[in-house]
Amino acid sequence: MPELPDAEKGKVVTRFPPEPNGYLHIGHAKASIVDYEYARMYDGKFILRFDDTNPENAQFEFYDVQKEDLRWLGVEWDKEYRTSDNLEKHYKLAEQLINQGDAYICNCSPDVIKEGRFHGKECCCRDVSCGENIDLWKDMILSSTEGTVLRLKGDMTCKNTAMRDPTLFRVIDKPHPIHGSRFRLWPTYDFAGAVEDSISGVTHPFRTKEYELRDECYFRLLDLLKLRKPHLMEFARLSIDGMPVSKRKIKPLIEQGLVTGYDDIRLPTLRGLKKRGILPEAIKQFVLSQGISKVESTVTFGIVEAFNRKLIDPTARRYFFVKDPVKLVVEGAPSKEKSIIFHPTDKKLGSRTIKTGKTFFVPKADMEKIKTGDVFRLKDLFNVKIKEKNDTIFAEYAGEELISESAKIQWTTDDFVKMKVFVPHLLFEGDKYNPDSLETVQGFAEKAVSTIMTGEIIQFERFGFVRIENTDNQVTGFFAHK
RNA sequence: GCUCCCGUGGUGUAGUCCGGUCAAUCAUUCCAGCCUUUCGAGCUGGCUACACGGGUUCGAAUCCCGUCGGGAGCACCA
Repeated sequence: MPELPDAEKGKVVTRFPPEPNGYLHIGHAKASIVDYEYARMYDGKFILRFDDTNPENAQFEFYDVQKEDLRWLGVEWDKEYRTSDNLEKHYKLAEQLINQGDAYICNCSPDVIKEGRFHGKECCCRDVSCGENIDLWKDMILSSTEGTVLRLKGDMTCKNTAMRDPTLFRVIDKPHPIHGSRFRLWPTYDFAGAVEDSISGVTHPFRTKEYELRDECYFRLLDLLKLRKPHLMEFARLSIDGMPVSKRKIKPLIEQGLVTGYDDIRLPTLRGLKKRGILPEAIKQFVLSQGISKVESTVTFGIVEAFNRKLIDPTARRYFFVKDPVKLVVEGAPSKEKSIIFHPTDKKLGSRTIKTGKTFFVPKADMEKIKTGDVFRLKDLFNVKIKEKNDTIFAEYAGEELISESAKIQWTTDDFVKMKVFVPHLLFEGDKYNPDSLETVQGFAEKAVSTIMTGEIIQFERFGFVRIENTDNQVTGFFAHK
């Protein structure tokens, strides 16, 4: 990561400010990892701040859910707090603004405000005196009539529309998950974000590029409040080809039943990625490889897969899984108790023993390519020569000698476990939902697969890496990648 | 419509602030070869890029202007 401007060892403070309203996704991972890594790089501090200033959005369960997600990612915070706990401070600062004549109460309807902004016209609420505004403000805190807002006295003719008297506070008469009905007046993002970054000591806050126009407002507010100004920075939002990386796009998919939930393996949510067998370390490497530039780009998920593959390949045990199994009977096959190692290079990963007889199952797709008379090898076992191809394939034993150019095909005996593997594909092709995005592959796995612990990531040879979910005699796999 | 941001190989990124050492990084993809009892991993080699036009300068990916292309904002959501 590039150096931070005006950064001193031991003095950098960063922050990750999620709104507790959903599960974290890879976009959050990018933000939190960048914040966290910069804090570490400079021996600084990293703050987790819940931006829960909208009781309509904040939900009790998600404070903990998001912390769990972050812990899984390996992000550790030095301090944690909620913006909502500082509400009274925000009220004081707002009052200061009103007293200085820099903010005013506005009773206009949202439509009128919008109109005024669009045409650069001030409204009559702007001319009310400070004294009157203070009275109105106090009323607003106590009796909170919905529809009344506090606005910054900005510049209604400013080219930057974010400066045309943005709303600073508004009434939301809904119970808050933490504070119940104690407050009804809540700061907007513009106010709360700037104030919190400053008073919590953050030196280098990051946000995504779409907030760029708000920088001016951010600094204006801090100027007027005579608060310290952090070194605000923006980077491009992460986008992945065929995957929705935002709460806005993910939520409707769940509501419409187009995905199975927040942990659907087609989704780039942290829970989805975990279920699929993507390691937190792979997410971290991926995110850091993207950097913090402002260039908008669409990455293929293949990059994440590549990082993940490098991480899991050395430790993933190899097993046999036969997709669309076809029965193979081998005449003259010697009965064996064959010990087969779990990993081609790392012997420490051990081995399993498989008892073989004359009956095997092999993948249909492989058998379609093989003709009568051909010789192939049951991988790690022996060679076999095809005699007759029907629904069942008949073959004869063809020796132990390794023939380098013959195909090596995975197999199971008749002592197998039935299993289902869910294979994720791109959720979207262009803008269109892909109805075939979740493929179910059925097949037989060797018996040992039934004893694998839930959560272990293995490789089915010639098939791909799979995370196993093993519950109550039901063996399921989630395909990570090739 | 207005405003702002962005534009380096097939993809993604480093380099742009402070012009020369940058035809130039790293990763991934693809292709070829080696290795391998997996279509996995590893190893070797290869392809291909500074959006376009003009200006400033001895010299521009880097600074300025314009064109084109992409994205975002114009909320009482963060």
